[in-house]
Amino acid sequence: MTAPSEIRVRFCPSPTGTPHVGLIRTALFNWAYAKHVGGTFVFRIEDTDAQRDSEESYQQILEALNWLGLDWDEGIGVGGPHEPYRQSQRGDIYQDVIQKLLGAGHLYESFATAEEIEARNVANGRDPRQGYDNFERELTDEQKAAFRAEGREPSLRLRVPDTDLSFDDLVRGEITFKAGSFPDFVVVRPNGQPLYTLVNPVDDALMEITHIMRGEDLLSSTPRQIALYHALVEIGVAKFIPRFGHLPYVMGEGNKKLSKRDPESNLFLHRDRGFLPEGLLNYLALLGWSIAADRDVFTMEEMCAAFDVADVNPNPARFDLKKAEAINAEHVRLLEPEDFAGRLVPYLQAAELVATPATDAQLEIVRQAAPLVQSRMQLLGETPGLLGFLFVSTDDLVFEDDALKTLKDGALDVLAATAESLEGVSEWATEPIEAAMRAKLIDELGIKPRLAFGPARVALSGRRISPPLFESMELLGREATLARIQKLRDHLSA
RNA sequence: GGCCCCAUCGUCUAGUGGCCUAGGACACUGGCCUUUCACGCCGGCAACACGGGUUCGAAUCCCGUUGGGGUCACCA
Repeated sequence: MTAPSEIRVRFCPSPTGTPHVGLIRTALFNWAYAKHVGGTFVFRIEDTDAQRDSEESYQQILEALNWLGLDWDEGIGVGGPHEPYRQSQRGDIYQDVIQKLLGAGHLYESFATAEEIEARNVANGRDPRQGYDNFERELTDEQKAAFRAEGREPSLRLRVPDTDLSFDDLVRGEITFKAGSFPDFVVVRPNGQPLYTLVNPVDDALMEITHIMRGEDLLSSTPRQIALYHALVEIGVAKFIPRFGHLPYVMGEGNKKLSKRDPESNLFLHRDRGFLPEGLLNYLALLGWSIAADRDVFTMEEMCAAFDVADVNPNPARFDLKKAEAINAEHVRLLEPEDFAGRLVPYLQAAELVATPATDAQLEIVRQAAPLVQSRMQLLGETPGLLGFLFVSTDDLVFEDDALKTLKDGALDVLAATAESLEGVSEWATEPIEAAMRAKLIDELGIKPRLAFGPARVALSGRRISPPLFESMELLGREATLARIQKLRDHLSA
């Protein structure tokens, strides 16, 4: 990471739903870039739409960033020189800016309703999709008074220059918009409430954000934001125009943007299924960026050291759950044993296999069992399935159908021999157990390993897939092991 | 429709004029290992959208075509 710099980036979500992976990817890139350049990462909330914003969503965003470990230097919760960081609390600031903009002639009153604008376009033979045609720019005082007499209140629009507008996008390079493709837009509602179109650039200006990295969906609104910036610079609210970088979309199935309705977009669903924060973040980083030609598993520290927005790939990326899970599995295996064991507990608790809080005995089992499953899971959510048998009583253990189906005709005899071999084990530990079973089943009876050990596996775990057999027996204990073998024998002969 | 963006294996990508008979990863697949499932190891399949230029030389630069996407709100 380089020395501290004056670079300031921000993440400014609108609390209108549960956190979306695309939103998180945007936060991640801003965060990593700030760390990379030694800049400042500002976190503010854009809650200017009382109709859609919710406190619950706000809390979820905080919870998400906290879970992921994406910390910020300035903003919500930590304060800073530009408080407050929730736009709903910055009304006075906006009113002041609006007055200045109005005074300098950058804003003008617009009384037309959406219906009237459309009707006007139709009447003029203009494609209604082209939107507003700036026809109220030069309304006379008489005309305004007449509208007011009708009881109408005006919205305020920004007077946008009638020229081409270019900027140098951080990920796409030079982009030019033709004059006329970005009409005068509304920045203040008739009731005086400012809109995102105004407050977003105003806050970025006031907070002196230098690099704006955001979703590609905002690309087409960039020229008009820059137009607003020019006005803000002129009235002294902005010191400079920031650089913009538009991050590629995160796509879902087919060719559509991953929507909020799509379960794969829900960050918390991934968490609940057992993604590690570091695994999910690593995968998200791969959507539009890569750390090296022959590597795709890395830590966030490594990412911060390497990340530059200039290296972001402009093409849209599809969210591939399979690959995300594979990356997560790599991180699962990278965890220190104690750390890994600790992360298993919440998933066992969610399945009600372990008490909350967990007992010491339960934690001890988790600690011992963890190494047996660390390389056999991709998601922590697989834990209950893999280790559940260690936390249920023999009576409650159920033999699953697909497990039972693996049993061949000789299973009953094999179980009898297994029980017999186990009776003679003096020290109940993995090695002696394996030695005893091998001596009896493989050497003496000549049974193939697969057939010899399969029945015991089903007996102990009730499942087709389980942690290594002998280790599992040791953990379960002699009594439970023998009781389960007997239970399966009873079940099979019934 | 106007405007804007994008275009390398099925997917994510490496590639910034010669190192490319295009590299890695996921997925798929053959094999080894093996008490199940995994892990690990070895191998395979598979791409520069198309057409013109520029150049001694193009996946890389330019133009066009086609295809995809986004955006045109008193949402953010």
